[in-house]
Amino acid sequence: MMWNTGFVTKRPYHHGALDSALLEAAMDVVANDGMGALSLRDLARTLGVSPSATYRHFPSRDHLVAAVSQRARERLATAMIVARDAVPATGTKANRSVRRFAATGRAYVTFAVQTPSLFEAAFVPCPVTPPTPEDPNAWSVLVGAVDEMVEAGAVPVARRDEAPLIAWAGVHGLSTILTASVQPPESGLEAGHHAAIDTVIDGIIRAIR
Amino acid sequence: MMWNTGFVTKRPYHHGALDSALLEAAMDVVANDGMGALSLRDLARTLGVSPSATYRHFPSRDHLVAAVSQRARERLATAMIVARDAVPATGTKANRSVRRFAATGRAYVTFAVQTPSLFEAAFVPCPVTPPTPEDPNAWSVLVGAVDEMVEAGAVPVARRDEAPLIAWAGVHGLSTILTASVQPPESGLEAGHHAAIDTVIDGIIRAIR
DNA sequence: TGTACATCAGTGAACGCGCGTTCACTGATGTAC
DNA sequence: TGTACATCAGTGAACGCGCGTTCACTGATGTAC
Repeated sequence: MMWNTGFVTKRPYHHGALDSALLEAAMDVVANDGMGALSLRDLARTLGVSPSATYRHFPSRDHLVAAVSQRARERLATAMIVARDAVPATGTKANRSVRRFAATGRAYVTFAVQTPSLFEAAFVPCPVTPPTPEDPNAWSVLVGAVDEMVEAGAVPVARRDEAPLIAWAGVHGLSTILTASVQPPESGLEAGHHAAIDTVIDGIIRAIR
Repeated sequence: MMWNTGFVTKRPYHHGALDSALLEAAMDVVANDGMGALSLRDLARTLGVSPSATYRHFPSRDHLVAAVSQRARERLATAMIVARDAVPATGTKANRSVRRFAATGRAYVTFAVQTPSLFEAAFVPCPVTPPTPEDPNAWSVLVGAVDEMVEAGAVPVARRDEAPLIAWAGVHGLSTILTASVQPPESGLEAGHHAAIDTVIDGIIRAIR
Protein backbone atom coordinates (compact mmCIF):
# COMPACT_ATOMS: atom_id res chain seq x y z
CA MET A 1 0.00 0.00 0.00
CA MET A 2 1.25 3.48 -0.82
CA TRP A 3 -0.20 6.87 -0.08
CA ASN A 4 0.35 10.13 -1.84
CA THR A 5 2.04 12.63 0.44
CA GLY A 6 2.11 15.86 -1.44
CA PHE A 7 3.52 15.27 -4.90
CA VAL A 8 5.82 12.46 -4.00
CA THR A 9 4.62 8.91 -3.92
CA LYS A 10 6.30 7.57 -0.89
CA ARG A 11 6.73 3.96 -0.12
CA PRO A 12 6.57 3.09 3.55
CA TYR A 13 9.85 2.80 5.35
CA HIS A 14 8.88 -0.57 6.60
CA HIS A 15 7.97 -2.96 3.87
CA GLY A 16 5.98 -5.07 6.29
CA ALA A 17 6.38 -8.50 4.78
CA LEU A 18 9.76 -8.43 3.12
CA ASP A 19 10.41 -11.92 4.33
CA SER A 20 7.75 -13.66 2.29
CA ALA A 21 7.87 -11.09 -0.52
CA LEU A 22 11.53 -11.94 -1.00
CA LEU A 23 10.84 -15.64 -1.22
CA GLU A 24 7.93 -15.20 -3.59
CA ALA A 25 9.84 -12.87 -5.88
CA ALA A 26 12.70 -15.34 -5.81
CA MET A 27 10.37 -18.15 -6.85
CA ASP A 28 9.23 -16.05 -9.79
CA VAL A 29 12.73 -15.27 -10.91
CA VAL A 30 13.82 -18.88 -10.63
CA ALA A 31 10.70 -20.19 -12.39
CA ASN A 32 11.35 -17.84 -15.29
CA ASP A 33 15.10 -17.76 -15.61
CA GLY A 34 16.53 -20.49 -13.42
CA MET A 35 18.52 -20.55 -10.22
CA GLY A 36 21.51 -18.90 -11.85
CA ALA A 37 19.51 -15.74 -12.38
CA LEU A 38 18.83 -15.36 -8.68
CA SER A 39 20.48 -12.28 -7.25
CA LEU A 40 19.89 -10.51 -3.97
CA ARG A 41 20.48 -7.09 -5.52
CA ASP A 42 18.05 -7.79 -8.32
CA LEU A 43 15.42 -8.99 -5.88
CA ALA A 44 15.86 -5.89 -3.73
CA ARG A 45 15.51 -3.76 -6.84
CA THR A 46 12.29 -5.53 -7.79
CA LEU A 47 10.81 -5.00 -4.36
CA GLY A 48 11.92 -1.38 -4.15
CA VAL A 49 14.17 -2.00 -1.21
CA SER A 50 17.85 -1.47 -0.57
CA PRO A 51 20.21 -4.42 -1.18
CA SER A 52 21.22 -4.65 2.44
CA ALA A 53 17.63 -4.95 3.59
CA THR A 54 17.61 -8.53 2.39
CA TYR A 55 20.13 -9.42 5.05
CA ARG A 56 17.50 -8.89 7.71
CA HIS A 57 15.78 -12.01 6.42
CA PHE A 58 18.39 -14.22 4.79
CA PRO A 59 21.93 -14.36 6.17
CA SER A 60 23.31 -15.02 2.69
CA ARG A 61 22.35 -15.79 -0.86
CA ASP A 62 22.88 -19.47 -0.17
CA HIS A 63 20.16 -19.45 2.44
CA LEU A 64 17.74 -17.97 -0.05
CA VAL A 65 18.71 -20.61 -2.59
CA ALA A 66 18.05 -23.33 -0.05
CA ALA A 67 14.65 -21.86 0.77
CA VAL A 68 13.65 -21.62 -2.89
CA SER A 69 14.83 -25.16 -3.54
CA GLN A 70 12.84 -26.53 -0.64
CA ARG A 71 9.75 -24.64 -1.71
CA ALA A 72 10.10 -26.04 -5.22
CA ARG A 73 10.27 -29.55 -3.81
CA GLU A 74 7.15 -28.90 -1.79
CA ARG A 75 5.30 -27.70 -4.87
CA LEU A 76 6.31 -30.83 -6.69
CA ALA A 77 5.02 -32.99 -3.86
CA THR A 78 1.80 -31.00 -3.74
CA ALA A 79 1.23 -31.51 -7.45
CA MET A 80 1.64 -35.24 -6.94
CA ILE A 81 -0.86 -35.32 -4.10
CA VAL A 82 -3.41 -33.30 -6.02
CA ALA A 83 -3.17 -35.55 -9.06
CA ARG A 84 -3.37 -38.69 -6.97
CA ASP A 85 -6.44 -37.50 -5.10
CA ALA A 86 -8.17 -36.59 -8.34
CA VAL A 87 -8.29 -40.24 -9.40
CA PRO A 88 -11.91 -41.45 -9.32
CA ALA A 89 -12.70 -44.13 -6.79
CA THR A 90 -13.87 -46.74 -9.27
CA GLY A 91 -12.80 -50.30 -10.00
CA THR A 92 -11.21 -52.80 -7.66
CA LYS A 93 -9.01 -51.70 -4.81
CA ALA A 94 -5.96 -53.07 -6.55
CA ASN A 95 -6.79 -51.37 -9.81
CA ARG A 96 -7.44 -48.11 -8.08
CA SER A 97 -4.17 -48.19 -6.19
CA VAL A 98 -2.33 -48.66 -9.46
CA ARG A 99 -4.13 -45.73 -11.05
CA ARG A 100 -3.32 -43.56 -8.07
CA PHE A 101 0.31 -44.57 -8.30
CA ALA A 102 0.38 -43.83 -12.03
CA ALA A 103 -1.21 -40.44 -11.46
CA THR A 104 1.43 -39.63 -8.89
CA GLY A 105 4.22 -40.50 -11.30
CA ARG A 106 2.61 -38.68 -14.18
CA ALA A 107 2.29 -35.56 -12.04
CA TYR A 108 5.98 -35.75 -11.22
CA VAL A 109 6.97 -35.69 -14.87
CA THR A 110 4.33 -33.14 -15.78
CA PHE A 111 5.59 -30.78 -13.11
CA ALA A 112 9.08 -31.06 -14.58
CA VAL A 113 7.88 -30.48 -18.12
CA GLN A 114 5.65 -27.55 -17.28
CA THR A 115 7.97 -25.78 -14.87
CA PRO A 116 11.43 -27.02 -15.82
CA SER A 117 13.29 -24.30 -13.98
CA LEU A 118 11.50 -25.04 -10.72
CA PHE A 119 12.12 -28.74 -11.21
CA GLU A 120 15.79 -28.08 -11.69
CA ALA A 121 15.82 -25.79 -8.67
CA ALA A 122 14.21 -28.49 -6.56
CA PHE A 123 17.25 -30.71 -6.96
CA VAL A 124 20.02 -28.18 -7.12
CA PRO A 125 22.80 -29.04 -4.71
CA CYS A 126 22.86 -26.44 -1.99
CA PRO A 127 25.40 -25.76 0.70
CA VAL A 128 22.82 -24.87 3.33
CA THR A 129 20.21 -27.10 4.97
CA PRO A 130 16.81 -25.51 5.58
CA PRO A 131 15.78 -25.52 9.23
CA THR A 132 12.35 -27.04 8.62
CA PRO A 133 11.80 -30.45 7.01
CA GLU A 134 9.86 -30.16 3.78
CA ASP A 135 6.16 -30.69 3.86
CA PRO A 136 4.78 -32.34 1.85
CA ASN A 137 7.63 -34.60 0.81
CA ALA A 138 7.71 -36.15 -2.66
CA TRP A 139 9.58 -39.24 -1.58
CA SER A 140 7.04 -39.97 1.13
CA VAL A 141 4.21 -39.54 -1.33
CA LEU A 142 5.84 -42.04 -3.66
CA VAL A 143 6.48 -44.55 -0.92
CA GLY A 144 2.90 -44.10 0.22
CA ALA A 145 1.61 -44.86 -3.24
CA VAL A 146 3.69 -48.02 -3.38
CA ASP A 147 2.47 -49.07 0.03
CA GLU A 148 -1.10 -48.65 -1.13
CA MET A 149 -0.43 -50.99 -4.03
CA VAL A 150 1.20 -53.56 -1.82
CA GLU A 151 -1.69 -53.48 0.60
CA ALA A 152 -4.17 -53.80 -2.23
CA GLY A 153 -2.27 -56.80 -3.54
CA ALA A 154 -1.27 -55.08 -6.78
CA VAL A 155 2.42 -55.29 -5.97
CA PRO A 156 4.08 -58.26 -4.25
CA VAL A 157 5.34 -57.65 -0.75
CA ALA A 158 8.78 -58.80 -1.83
CA ARG A 159 9.08 -55.72 -4.01
CA ARG A 160 7.94 -53.23 -1.40
CA ASP A 161 11.44 -52.05 -0.56
CA GLU A 162 12.86 -51.74 -4.04
CA ALA A 163 9.78 -50.47 -5.86
CA PRO A 164 10.10 -46.84 -4.75
CA LEU A 165 13.66 -46.60 -6.02
CA ILE A 166 12.76 -48.11 -9.37
CA ALA A 167 9.79 -45.81 -9.72
CA TRP A 168 11.68 -42.75 -8.67
CA ALA A 169 14.57 -43.47 -11.02
CA GLY A 170 12.12 -43.89 -13.88
CA VAL A 171 10.09 -40.73 -13.41
CA HIS A 172 13.06 -38.64 -12.38
CA GLY A 173 15.10 -39.81 -15.33
CA LEU A 174 12.31 -39.17 -17.80
CA SER A 175 11.79 -35.75 -16.27
CA THR A 176 15.36 -34.65 -16.69
CA ILE A 177 15.43 -36.09 -20.20
CA LEU A 178 12.31 -34.24 -21.28
CA THR A 179 13.57 -31.13 -19.53
CA ALA A 180 16.99 -31.18 -21.15
CA SER A 181 17.35 -28.90 -24.11
CA VAL A 182 18.99 -31.43 -26.37
CA GLN A 183 17.32 -34.76 -26.98
CA PRO A 184 18.71 -37.63 -28.99
CA PRO A 185 17.27 -37.98 -32.47
CA GLU A 186 14.93 -40.86 -33.17
CA SER A 187 14.05 -41.24 -29.54
CA GLY A 188 10.40 -40.69 -30.35
CA LEU A 189 10.14 -37.67 -28.12
CA GLU A 190 9.08 -35.34 -30.90
CA ALA A 191 5.65 -36.91 -30.90
CA GLY A 192 4.86 -35.13 -27.65
CA HIS A 193 5.54 -36.00 -24.09
CA HIS A 194 2.39 -37.90 -23.31
CA ALA A 195 3.43 -41.00 -25.18
CA ALA A 196 6.83 -40.98 -23.51
CA ILE A 197 5.27 -40.56 -20.08
CA ASP A 198 2.85 -43.44 -20.62
CA THR A 199 5.62 -45.63 -21.93
CA VAL A 200 7.79 -45.08 -18.89
CA ILE A 201 5.01 -45.31 -16.32
CA ASP A 202 3.79 -48.55 -17.84
CA GLY A 203 7.34 -49.83 -17.83
CA ILE A 204 7.72 -48.97 -14.16
CA ILE A 205 4.54 -50.81 -13.30
CA ARG A 206 5.71 -53.90 -15.15
CA ALA A 207 9.03 -53.66 -13.34
CA ILE A 208 7.56 -53.62 -9.85
CA ARG A 209 4.68 -55.99 -10.33
CA MET B 1 59.46 -26.79 -23.36
CA MET B 2 61.37 -23.87 -21.89
CA TRP B 3 64.97 -22.81 -22.22
CA ASN B 4 67.02 -20.68 -19.93
CA THR B 5 68.03 -17.49 -21.68
CA GLY B 6 70.41 -15.82 -19.29
CA PHE B 7 68.77 -15.58 -15.90
CA VAL B 8 65.20 -15.37 -17.15
CA THR B 9 63.17 -18.47 -17.80
CA LYS B 10 61.31 -17.58 -20.93
CA ARG B 11 58.24 -19.33 -22.20
CA PRO B 12 57.89 -19.44 -25.96
CA TYR B 13 55.76 -16.78 -27.53
CA HIS B 14 53.76 -19.41 -29.33
CA HIS B 15 52.22 -21.95 -27.06
CA GLY B 16 51.94 -24.43 -29.89
CA ALA B 17 48.86 -26.38 -28.93
CA LEU B 18 46.74 -23.92 -27.02
CA ASP B 19 43.66 -25.29 -28.70
CA SER B 20 43.77 -28.75 -27.14
CA ALA B 21 45.51 -27.55 -23.98
CA LEU B 22 42.58 -25.25 -23.37
CA LEU B 23 40.05 -28.02 -23.76
CA GLU B 24 41.99 -30.42 -21.58
CA ALA B 25 42.50 -27.88 -18.83
CA ALA B 26 38.81 -27.08 -19.05
CA MET B 27 37.92 -30.73 -18.63
CA ASP B 28 40.08 -30.84 -15.51
CA VAL B 29 38.47 -27.77 -14.03
CA VAL B 30 34.98 -29.03 -14.75
CA ALA B 31 35.70 -32.52 -13.47
CA ASN B 32 36.96 -31.07 -10.21
CA ASP B 33 34.72 -28.10 -9.59
CA GLY B 34 31.86 -28.24 -12.03
CA MET B 35 30.84 -26.23 -15.05
CA GLY B 36 30.21 -23.13 -12.94
CA ALA B 37 33.89 -22.92 -12.11
CA LEU B 38 34.88 -22.69 -15.76
CA SER B 39 36.41 -19.31 -16.56
CA LEU B 40 38.42 -18.22 -19.58
CA ARG B 41 40.63 -15.98 -17.50
CA ASP B 42 41.33 -18.73 -15.02
CA LEU B 43 42.18 -21.15 -17.81
CA ALA B 44 44.51 -18.64 -19.42
CA ARG B 45 46.19 -18.11 -16.06
CA THR B 46 46.66 -21.84 -15.63
CA LEU B 47 48.24 -22.19 -19.06
CA GLY B 48 50.44 -19.13 -18.62
CA VAL B 49 48.81 -17.27 -21.44
CA SER B 50 47.03 -13.94 -21.72
CA PRO B 51 43.24 -13.92 -21.38
CA SER B 52 42.71 -12.72 -24.92
CA ALA B 53 44.75 -15.56 -26.38
CA THR B 54 41.84 -17.89 -25.72
CA TYR B 55 39.78 -16.02 -28.28
CA ARG B 56 42.03 -17.38 -31.04
CA HIS B 57 40.50 -20.77 -30.37
CA PHE B 58 37.05 -20.27 -28.91
CA PRO B 59 34.86 -17.36 -30.02
CA SER B 60 33.25 -17.19 -26.58
CA ARG B 61 32.96 -18.94 -23.28
CA ASP B 62 29.77 -20.62 -24.46
CA HIS B 63 31.65 -22.36 -27.24
CA LEU B 64 34.10 -23.78 -24.74
CA VAL B 65 31.24 -24.95 -22.56
CA ALA B 66 29.68 -26.71 -25.53
CA ALA B 67 32.97 -28.40 -26.37
CA VAL B 68 33.48 -29.59 -22.80
CA SER B 69 29.92 -30.86 -22.62
CA GLN B 70 30.28 -32.82 -25.83
CA ARG B 71 33.56 -34.29 -24.71
CA ALA B 72 31.98 -35.39 -21.44
CA ARG B 73 29.19 -37.10 -23.36
CA GLU B 74 31.74 -38.89 -25.48
CA ARG B 75 33.58 -40.12 -22.41
CA LEU B 76 30.34 -41.44 -21.00
CA ALA B 77 29.63 -43.31 -24.23
CA THR B 78 33.15 -44.67 -24.30
CA ALA B 79 32.80 -45.99 -20.76
CA MET B 80 29.63 -47.78 -21.80
CA ILE B 81 31.28 -49.38 -24.80
CA VAL B 82 34.30 -50.51 -22.81
CA ALA B 83 32.12 -52.10 -20.13
CA ARG B 84 29.90 -53.79 -22.70
CA ASP B 85 32.84 -55.25 -24.58
CA ALA B 86 34.38 -56.58 -21.38
CA VAL B 87 31.47 -58.98 -20.89
CA PRO B 88 32.71 -62.55 -21.42
CA ALA B 89 31.25 -64.39 -24.40
CA THR B 90 29.68 -67.23 -22.43
CA GLY B 91 26.15 -68.59 -22.17
CA THR B 92 23.40 -68.41 -24.74
CA LYS B 93 23.17 -65.62 -27.21
CA ALA B 94 20.08 -64.27 -25.48
CA ASN B 95 21.69 -64.42 -22.08
CA ARG B 96 24.82 -62.74 -23.33
CA SER B 97 22.90 -59.92 -24.96
CA VAL B 98 21.18 -59.23 -21.66
CA ARG B 99 24.47 -59.19 -19.80
CA ARG B 100 25.94 -56.81 -22.33
CA PHE B 101 22.93 -54.54 -21.97
CA ALA B 102 23.20 -54.63 -18.20
CA ALA B 103 26.89 -53.80 -18.35
CA THR B 104 26.13 -50.83 -20.55
CA GLY B 105 23.58 -49.49 -18.11
CA ARG B 106 25.77 -50.14 -15.13
CA ALA B 107 28.61 -48.24 -16.78
CA TYR B 108 26.29 -45.29 -17.34
CA VAL B 109 25.47 -45.03 -13.65
CA THR B 110 29.02 -45.77 -12.57
CA PHE B 111 30.33 -42.97 -14.74
CA ALA B 112 27.89 -40.59 -13.07
CA VAL B 113 28.81 -41.73 -9.58
CA GLN B 114 32.55 -41.66 -10.14
CA THR B 115 32.73 -38.39 -12.06
CA PRO B 116 29.58 -36.53 -11.06
CA SER B 117 30.77 -33.17 -12.32
CA LEU B 118 31.50 -34.53 -15.77
CA PHE B 119 28.16 -36.29 -15.81
CA GLU B 120 26.41 -33.06 -14.95
CA ALA B 121 28.43 -31.23 -17.57
CA ALA B 122 27.44 -33.79 -20.19
CA PHE B 123 23.81 -32.75 -19.90
CA VAL B 124 24.12 -29.09 -19.15
CA PRO B 125 21.92 -27.03 -21.45
CA CYS B 126 24.15 -25.04 -23.73
CA PRO B 127 23.34 -22.21 -26.09
CA VAL B 128 25.82 -23.33 -28.73
CA THR B 129 25.77 -26.47 -30.87
CA PRO B 130 29.14 -28.12 -31.49
CA PRO B 131 30.06 -28.40 -35.18
CA THR B 132 30.88 -32.11 -35.06
CA PRO B 133 28.36 -34.78 -34.02
CA GLU B 134 29.53 -36.63 -30.95
CA ASP B 135 31.36 -39.87 -31.38
CA PRO B 136 30.72 -42.24 -29.78
CA ASN B 137 27.11 -41.47 -28.88
CA ALA B 138 25.58 -42.85 -25.69
CA TRP B 139 22.07 -43.03 -27.08
CA SER B 140 23.24 -45.08 -30.06
CA VAL B 141 25.09 -47.44 -27.78
CA LEU B 142 21.95 -47.96 -25.74
CA VAL B 143 19.78 -48.53 -28.79
CA GLY B 144 22.38 -50.92 -30.13
CA ALA B 145 22.30 -52.92 -26.92
CA VAL B 146 18.52 -53.15 -27.09
CA ASP B 147 18.67 -54.23 -30.71
CA GLU B 148 21.08 -56.99 -29.78
CA MET B 149 18.61 -58.27 -27.22
CA VAL B 150 15.74 -58.15 -29.67
CA GLU B 151 17.73 -60.03 -32.27
CA ALA B 152 18.78 -62.62 -29.72
CA GLY B 153 15.15 -63.09 -28.74
CA ALA B 154 15.67 -61.77 -25.21
CA VAL B 155 13.32 -58.85 -25.75
CA PRO B 156 10.09 -59.02 -27.76
CA VAL B 157 10.09 -57.10 -31.03
CA ALA B 158 7.02 -55.22 -29.87
CA ARG B 159 9.13 -53.50 -27.22
CA ARG B 160 11.98 -52.54 -29.50
CA ASP B 161 10.86 -48.94 -29.88
CA GLU B 162 9.99 -48.16 -26.30
CA ALA B 163 12.71 -50.14 -24.56
CA PRO B 164 15.50 -47.58 -25.07
CA LEU B 165 13.43 -44.81 -23.53
CA ILE B 166 12.52 -46.93 -20.52
CA ALA B 167 16.12 -47.98 -20.06
CA TRP B 168 17.48 -44.51 -20.49
CA ALA B 169 15.00 -43.00 -18.06
CA GLY B 170 15.93 -45.62 -15.49
CA VAL B 171 19.69 -45.30 -15.62
CA HIS B 172 19.64 -41.56 -16.09
CA GLY B 173 17.25 -41.09 -13.22
CA LEU B 174 19.25 -43.29 -10.89
CA SER B 175 22.41 -41.46 -11.91
CA THR B 176 21.07 -38.04 -11.07
CA ILE B 177 19.63 -39.36 -7.83
CA LEU B 178 22.90 -40.92 -6.72
CA THR B 179 24.74 -37.81 -7.86
CA ALA B 180 22.52 -35.37 -6.00
CA SER B 181 23.89 -34.20 -2.72
CA VAL B 182 20.72 -34.75 -0.74
CA GLN B 183 19.05 -38.12 -0.75
CA PRO B 184 15.78 -39.03 0.89
CA PRO B 185 16.12 -40.90 4.15
CA GLU B 186 15.17 -44.56 4.23
CA SER B 187 15.68 -44.94 0.50
CA GLY B 188 18.25 -47.63 1.11
CA LEU B 189 20.99 -45.68 -0.64
CA GLU B 190 23.26 -45.57 2.38
CA ALA B 191 24.08 -49.22 1.88
CA GLY B 192 26.20 -48.33 -1.12
CA HIS B 193 25.38 -47.75 -4.73
CA HIS B 194 25.84 -51.26 -6.01
CA ALA B 195 22.62 -52.54 -4.57
CA ALA B 196 20.70 -49.59 -5.97
CA ILE B 197 22.23 -50.05 -9.39
CA ASP B 198 21.37 -53.72 -9.49
CA THR B 199 17.85 -53.03 -8.30
CA VAL B 200 17.20 -50.53 -11.06
CA ILE B 201 18.91 -52.48 -13.85
CA ASP B 202 16.95 -55.60 -12.92
CA GLY B 203 13.79 -53.52 -12.86
CA ILE B 204 14.52 -52.16 -16.33
CA ILE B 205 15.06 -55.65 -17.69
CA ARG B 206 11.74 -56.81 -16.26
CA ALA B 207 10.08 -53.76 -17.75
CA ILE B 208 11.25 -54.38 -21.29
CA ARG B 209 11.09 -58.14 -21.39
C1' DT C 1 70.45 -20.24 -50.02
C1' DG C 2 68.80 -15.96 -48.79
C1' DT C 3 65.38 -12.54 -48.41
C1' DA C 4 60.65 -10.10 -48.45
C1' DC C 5 56.40 -10.48 -46.89
C1' DA C 6 51.80 -12.36 -45.54
C1' DT C 7 49.75 -14.79 -42.02
C1' DC C 8 49.21 -16.66 -37.67
C1' DA C 9 49.16 -16.75 -32.58
C1' DG C 10 50.23 -14.43 -29.18
C1' DT C 11 50.45 -9.72 -25.63
C1' DG C 12 48.79 -6.43 -22.26
C1' DA C 13 46.01 -2.82 -21.01
C1' DA C 14 41.55 -1.39 -20.56
C1' DC C 15 36.28 -1.38 -20.56
C1' DG C 16 32.11 -1.96 -18.10
C1' DC C 17 29.50 -4.98 -15.52
C1' DG C 18 26.90 -6.88 -11.61
C1' DC C 19 27.59 -9.19 -7.84
C1' DG C 20 27.69 -10.42 -2.43
C1' DT C 21 28.54 -8.36 1.58
C1' DT C 22 29.63 -4.84 5.36
C1' DC C 23 29.04 -0.68 7.92
C1' DA C 24 27.42 3.11 10.51
C1' DC C 25 23.20 5.10 10.32
C1' DT C 26 17.99 6.30 11.04
C1' DG C 27 13.00 5.97 10.80
C1' DA C 28 9.10 3.22 12.64
C1' DT C 29 7.03 0.29 15.98
C1' DG C 30 5.66 -1.54 20.24
C1' DT C 31 5.94 -1.94 25.16
C1' DA C 32 6.32 -0.59 30.20
C1' DC C 33 5.05 2.57 33.44
C1' DT D 1 -3.67 8.56 28.14
C1' DG D 2 0.78 10.11 27.47
C1' DT D 3 5.63 9.55 27.36
C1' DA D 4 10.47 7.31 27.44
C1' DC D 5 12.94 4.01 25.50
C1' DA D 6 14.42 -0.51 23.53
C1' DT D 7 14.05 -3.00 19.56
C1' DC D 8 13.23 -3.87 14.96
C1' DA D 9 13.57 -3.16 9.90
C1' DG D 10 14.98 -0.44 6.97
C1' DT D 11 18.80 3.12 4.21
C1' DG D 12 22.66 4.28 1.25
C1' DA D 13 27.31 4.42 0.35
C1' DA D 14 31.18 1.83 -0.22
C1' DC D 15 34.43 -2.33 -0.59
C1' DG D 16 36.67 -5.59 -3.44
C1' DC D 17 36.10 -9.07 -6.63
C1' DG D 18 36.42 -11.67 -10.95
C1' DC D 19 34.47 -11.93 -14.96
C1' DG D 20 33.84 -11.78 -20.48
C1' DT D 21 35.27 -9.27 -24.06
C1' DT D 22 37.67 -5.74 -27.17
C1' DC D 23 41.50 -3.34 -29.06
C1' DA D 24 45.68 -1.98 -31.20
C1' DC D 25 49.81 -4.15 -31.01
C1' DT D 26 53.97 -7.42 -31.91
C1' DG D 27 56.76 -11.56 -32.11
C1' DA D 28 57.14 -15.98 -34.63
C1' DT D 29 56.38 -18.84 -38.54
C1' DG D 30 56.14 -20.35 -43.14
C1' DT D 31 56.08 -19.58 -48.02
C1' DA D 32 57.24 -17.67 -52.75
C1' DC D 33 60.73 -16.24 -55.54
